[in-house]
Amino acid sequence: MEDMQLSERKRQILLNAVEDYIQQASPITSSVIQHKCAKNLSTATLRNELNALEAMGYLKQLHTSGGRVPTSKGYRFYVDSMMADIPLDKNVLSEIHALFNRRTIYLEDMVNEIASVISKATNYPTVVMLKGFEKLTIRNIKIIPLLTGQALILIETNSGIISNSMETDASIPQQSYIDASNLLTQTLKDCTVADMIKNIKSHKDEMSRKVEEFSGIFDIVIKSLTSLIDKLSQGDNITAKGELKLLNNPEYSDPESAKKVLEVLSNPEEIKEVLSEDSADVSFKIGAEIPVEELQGLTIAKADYQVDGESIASIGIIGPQRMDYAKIASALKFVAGEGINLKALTHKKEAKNEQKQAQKQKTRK
Amino acid sequence: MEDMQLSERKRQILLNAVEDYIQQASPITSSVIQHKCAKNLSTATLRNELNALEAMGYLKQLHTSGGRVPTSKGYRFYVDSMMADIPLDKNVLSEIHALFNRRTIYLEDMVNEIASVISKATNYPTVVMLKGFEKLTIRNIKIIPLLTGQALILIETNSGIISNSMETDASIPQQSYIDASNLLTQTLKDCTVADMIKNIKSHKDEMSRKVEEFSGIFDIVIKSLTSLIDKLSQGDNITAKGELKLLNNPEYSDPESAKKVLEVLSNPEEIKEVLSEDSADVSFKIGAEIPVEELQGLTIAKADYQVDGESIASIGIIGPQRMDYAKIASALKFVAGEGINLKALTHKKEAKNEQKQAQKQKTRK
DNA sequence: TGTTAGCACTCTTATTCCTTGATTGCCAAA
DNA sequence: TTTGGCAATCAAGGAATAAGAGTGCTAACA
Repeated sequence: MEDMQLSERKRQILLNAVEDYIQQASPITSSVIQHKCAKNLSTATLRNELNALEAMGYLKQLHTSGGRVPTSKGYRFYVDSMMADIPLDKNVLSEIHALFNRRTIYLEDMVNEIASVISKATNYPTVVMLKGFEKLTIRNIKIIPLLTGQALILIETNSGIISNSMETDASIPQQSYIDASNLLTQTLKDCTVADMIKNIKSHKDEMSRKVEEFSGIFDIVIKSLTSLIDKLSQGDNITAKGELKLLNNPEYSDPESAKKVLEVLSNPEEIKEVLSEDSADVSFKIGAEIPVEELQGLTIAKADYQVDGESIASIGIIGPQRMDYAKIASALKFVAGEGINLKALTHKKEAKNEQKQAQKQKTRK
Repeated sequence: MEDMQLSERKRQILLNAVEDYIQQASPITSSVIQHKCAKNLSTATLRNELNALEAMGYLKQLHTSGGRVPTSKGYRFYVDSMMADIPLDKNVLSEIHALFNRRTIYLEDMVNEIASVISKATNYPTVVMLKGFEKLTIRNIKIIPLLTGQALILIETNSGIISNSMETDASIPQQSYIDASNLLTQTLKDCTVADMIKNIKSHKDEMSRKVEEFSGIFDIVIKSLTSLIDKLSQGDNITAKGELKLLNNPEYSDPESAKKVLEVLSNPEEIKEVLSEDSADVSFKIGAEIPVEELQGLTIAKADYQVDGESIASIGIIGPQRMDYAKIASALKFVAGEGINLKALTHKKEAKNEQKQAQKQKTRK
């Protein structure tokens, strides 16, 4: 009974019901459906249909006389049917594009920047987690001595700069830093961050012979880079932005219910698990699909930010199950680098092409 | 009548009343005072006293029969009397000290770091604004060419590094960057960030002659540094952390009232004015003293973060008027660099000295 | 003159009861 | 299969009531 195929009419009713609830946040009644998409049917008929959908687990009643509300299964059905043909929301896309001008060239700042942009564009709290940074390829390494006795290591990768400080020794001559930088660049060029330390170690003796005066520098470098990688892979690399936007949703007008969720958001460790899962495209975790108890009532939308085909960061948008799936899918598609649309929006010259393509897509429907 | 001197008994009653209200968040009644600090007086007597304090404007009644609550004037009295002898809260101090290990050497990240630390330690939303960065003195300048065609300018100051990227030209030889860096350092050493651009301009021709091959580099440098200073002085340099902690206070259990304030916090431009004011030590703006309408019901505590005697950043802690003034004053004193305690906590060897000093202070009372 | 006991008064808060209105479920007829 | 009709259900809101906490005032007391 549960899994029997829905009739086209039931399908339409269910999709409209969920859509209406997402927009209005008030329970779906037979007459709402009638006005929205079934003017030629009576409310009694629709009541029968709603009753059937309830029996199948797509809807549920909060009170005997209070209309119905989608279940997680109902949302899931809606999302799956929508994802087959995501209606890209032009407004959201151009808003993101306007905001997304990567002012920073530091990889670590990127996490904040993406989170801010997505949160602003979607109006939902957004969590971004740096991951897969080990897959970045190294282009150039510079060690820059500072006057404080420290030095800065800058690693230029194919997506931004990673930097860390290291303790040094005032007696080290400038030339040693330059030698070491050049040797490191030669050795590590085009290898991944993951292999970085291994490669330094295996070439350490060879490199040390070539460094003028202070050959112990590579030990310090290894120490600093180890701590850098620790820092990047642990905790510090996850940020939430726009947490307060959760309060815009009527389901969280009660501060107590909001607080539980905000608690999790302010310490996003628990979401890591959800964001860590690999998923090529935009995906949704709805209600019970989320393995965190405090977030059962929510939906987490997720996508990966890609550079050269590798996932560099995971982006999660968090909201009530009754969230604006279309808008969010649009936003995530953008950042996940959906080829055509990203490029089209990036180069204004191609804007017209893009419109043509969009029209083609429409006609294809 | 209003400004007449308070009797010692009235003073005690008022201070205890405010303190109790800060802790309990429920209106002060005659019997509460009796239990707290006047076991030998009857409630009727205390009612007379409370009545008098109300007439003087220190307290007010919300309802005829609901106990009394401090007015802004009442809080002001409490704070002024407390600030004369700030009871440093050891727990808060050691917590801040544990958190405050300035991992970053970038000036701009410092703003975030301080805000996080203070907010965590005090449990109130904290806003930090970078200011007076122009007074930092320059120690060293490095231009670092990147493979992307950009270059990074690093300015080492007496308090951290400021950096910005600049567009360059792939044809520029390495040596030009080194020459330019050295010349800039020679020219700008020990001058302030404020004078930086002026000094570059006045030495530009002279420096240009000394740079191998590509002498136009200083025009690019000037352009980049101008935009850097713009960035630092405009908007971007103010951050709020721990906004959600506002919800911990019962006065904001109603989400509507909380929202107004959170709105301001999420876009802290309006607080700039408050934070901009110079104030040597820890200061408080209570209620109507705040020139922002949405924040009338609140208190903003403020202090400056000092480096070499100059105010580099302003720190504001925001909470209801009924906030924990002692804890907050402690925290701000720490960051504002109250000599003894800062150093004492920094060097564990001196911990014993500090205890002795604390005892001396006690005996002085 | 300052302090206290006593008592009436005020006002909030919680509880209860009632009404209203929206919505459903079901049944019988089309 | 659809529909009209009708009773049943329940949330939301309002009015009335009761309970409780605290004050103000007055008169007596030290």
